[in-house]
Amino acid sequence: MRIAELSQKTGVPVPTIKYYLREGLLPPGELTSPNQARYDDRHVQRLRLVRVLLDIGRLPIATIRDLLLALDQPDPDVHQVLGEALPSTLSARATSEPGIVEAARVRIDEMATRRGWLVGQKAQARQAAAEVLAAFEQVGADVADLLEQYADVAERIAVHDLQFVARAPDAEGKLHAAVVGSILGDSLLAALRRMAQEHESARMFGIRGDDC
Amino acid sequence: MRIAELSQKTGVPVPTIKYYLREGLLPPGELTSPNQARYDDRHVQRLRLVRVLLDIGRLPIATIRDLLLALDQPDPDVHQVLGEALPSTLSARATSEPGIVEAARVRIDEMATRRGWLVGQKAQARQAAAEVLAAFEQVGADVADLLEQYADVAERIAVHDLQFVARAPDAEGKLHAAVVGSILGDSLLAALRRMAQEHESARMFGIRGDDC
DNA sequence: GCTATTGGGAAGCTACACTATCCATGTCAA
DNA sequence: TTGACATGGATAGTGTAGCTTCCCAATAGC
Repeated sequence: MRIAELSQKTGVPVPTIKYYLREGLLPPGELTSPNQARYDDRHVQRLRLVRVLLDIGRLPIATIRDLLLALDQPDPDVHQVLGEALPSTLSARATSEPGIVEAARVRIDEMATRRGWLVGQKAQARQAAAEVLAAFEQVGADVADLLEQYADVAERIAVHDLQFVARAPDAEGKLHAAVVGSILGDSLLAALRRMAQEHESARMFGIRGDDC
Repeated sequence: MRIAELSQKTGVPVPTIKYYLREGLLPPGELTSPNQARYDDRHVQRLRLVRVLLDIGRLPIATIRDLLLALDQPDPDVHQVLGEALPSTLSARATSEPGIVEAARVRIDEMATRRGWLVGQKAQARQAAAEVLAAFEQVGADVADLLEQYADVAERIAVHDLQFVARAPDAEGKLHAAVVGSILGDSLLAALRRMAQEHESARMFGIRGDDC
């Protein structure tokens, strides 16, 4: 298929596809002549993945490029991607003073050790967790209980997530599932959490039966 | 205190504070003369909250303004804010075709009904969940199991979240806790989930004992 | 042959979150 | 009192990200 059909199948405008090609988010099509290229279903799939990571995952273009690069490695290591490529999707500008973040980092590390979590010391998720913990403290919230409860819950989710990854037949599919499951999973979990919060809130603060 | 001290206490540059004042993210200081204003600790708190919602929550300025407006209502309704103001923090550009999203919405609604969740039909979290579900399908993932597992987990988290909210003594504090807990909670949960995923992945795919 | 489309690249656009500059007024140490 | 510096308020400018427009020569398809 040519670029117009690729555009039509995915709903992505032709100039945007050209932009993604330039940015390396989409591999170039097979050139049949100096200015004619052919695209296939893998391009359709890849393009849909890019849009989903952009629109739902809100990942910057550069992060998506890195992620896809890891996905395209000839001998993919699922654990490697989970541990290194994916967490970069969490990075936030540090908002608190370094001292507070360092103290929070110690608490995160202590918690991980106590739980026996096999997580690399330089895993970005550790730092991300510490920064969020510091942010909680910045706004005067006591999260000692919440941290442990969330860690319990995270353990349970991770088991489901890895089952979801393991369900894929080959390494390539597992990687795809890991990326999609992690990024979109965050959003799905957040949305379901909001619904469950509203439900729980309705139970606690009095039920309104008008629109449920 | 004056603007320079406010800036020094929060680490936010003076021009940025002026910008926030203009945008209504920060209430104006008490004018002591036509061009002199006094700020207090509530401004410090509010400014820290704004930065945390920006840096960790990644909320756009306009959303933060709306959220703070809801926070400042004289007779705050915690349930109202949880159900209406907060979910707008989830909204994503629709990436899938309308038909797919509609089908996903039906599945979300059916799930909510089956679980007896007291959630408004027009709650934005329903639509957000449907859009993420549609995105999963766009990239060819089967999420039937995952949806139920995540919903289970969401129920558990929500109980903890509401306990966290209930711990605040007054209505104002509860609202603050609801906003902070929801927005920062998403990020904390995501970071802990990445750590737990890496741990679970290490267990499944073979342990590397080198850096844990 | 003729029109529309293609791949490719450069420049322009829009939105957002600041940041810089200006100015009249005010503070405060010397 | 005086003079350097800070302040509130306003307007304009900056940088980045993600497109979008415009252009070109080459080609497809009628």
